[in-house]
Amino acid sequence: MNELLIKHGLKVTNQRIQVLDAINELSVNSTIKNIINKLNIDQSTVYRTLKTLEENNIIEKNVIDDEIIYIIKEEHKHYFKCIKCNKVKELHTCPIEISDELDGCKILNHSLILDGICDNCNK
Amino acid sequence: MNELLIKHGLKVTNQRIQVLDAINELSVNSTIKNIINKLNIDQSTVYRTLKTLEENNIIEKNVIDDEIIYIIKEEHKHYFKCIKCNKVKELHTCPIEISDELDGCKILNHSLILDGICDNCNK
DNA sequence: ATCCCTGCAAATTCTTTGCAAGTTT
DNA sequence: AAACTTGCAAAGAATTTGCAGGGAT
Repeated sequence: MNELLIKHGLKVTNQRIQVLDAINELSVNSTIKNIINKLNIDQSTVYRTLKTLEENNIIEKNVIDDEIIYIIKEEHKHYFKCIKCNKVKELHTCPIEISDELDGCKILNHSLILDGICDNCNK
Repeated sequence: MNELLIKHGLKVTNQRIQVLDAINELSVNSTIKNIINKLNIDQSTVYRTLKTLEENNIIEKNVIDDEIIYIIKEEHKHYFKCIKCNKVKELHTCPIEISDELDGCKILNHSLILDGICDNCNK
């Protein structure tokens, strides 16, 4: 995680590394509440750290199951949410292909969330 | 908008219609703040209305430009955000095709946000 | 040595709740 | 008439801020 911080010109501090690690480990459950609870860091530092990381485009918010979570942008993850059991899965392969141009706009990145019925509920 | 409410078994009140209309009109700027400011409705009513609409799957949260906005689910809109000028465009055509099954999961819906460089900044 | 980051406590802002009155079906 | 919704005011949670001390480069 250090390289991520260095690359963006941010100081490498213990707290920042911890926050990034927590986001990674919590995966689809990386709400602010969960991040704060998981770590032994002052709340205001967590808020400030998230803001800094977000402003530097290292992380971004995402809405999963009507909740706001944080994800690390580089990881390029996608999610599937079952509307029956409400479970959320992380997809490790990107299921779509997008042309890199659209209406004259160059597409660099995308964020995708799928909804549907999971294999378990589908039986 | 009335049919939307009726379809979900909710009472059709003036306040609910106003909130739905506001979400539509504000488009990518439909943050809670903007919805409250736009309307002459008590804040707590707006909060309660958004919650009710969300629980009934009529609207959902989305993150655009690090801000949380609401969108009407039925409209199935997608967004493009320029990382240079930060402008957000609403796309009226869906640029992707997804197979309706994935790992045994039935895909019913998807939410997509694109990032890149817009036609203007691309010159 | 400088500049940035953190923890603490307090201030501010955002969101939820109880209740009486008003609406919808 | 019954059941639900709204506005108001007040309570409760979440987020931000100032400042002094600590840490990174």
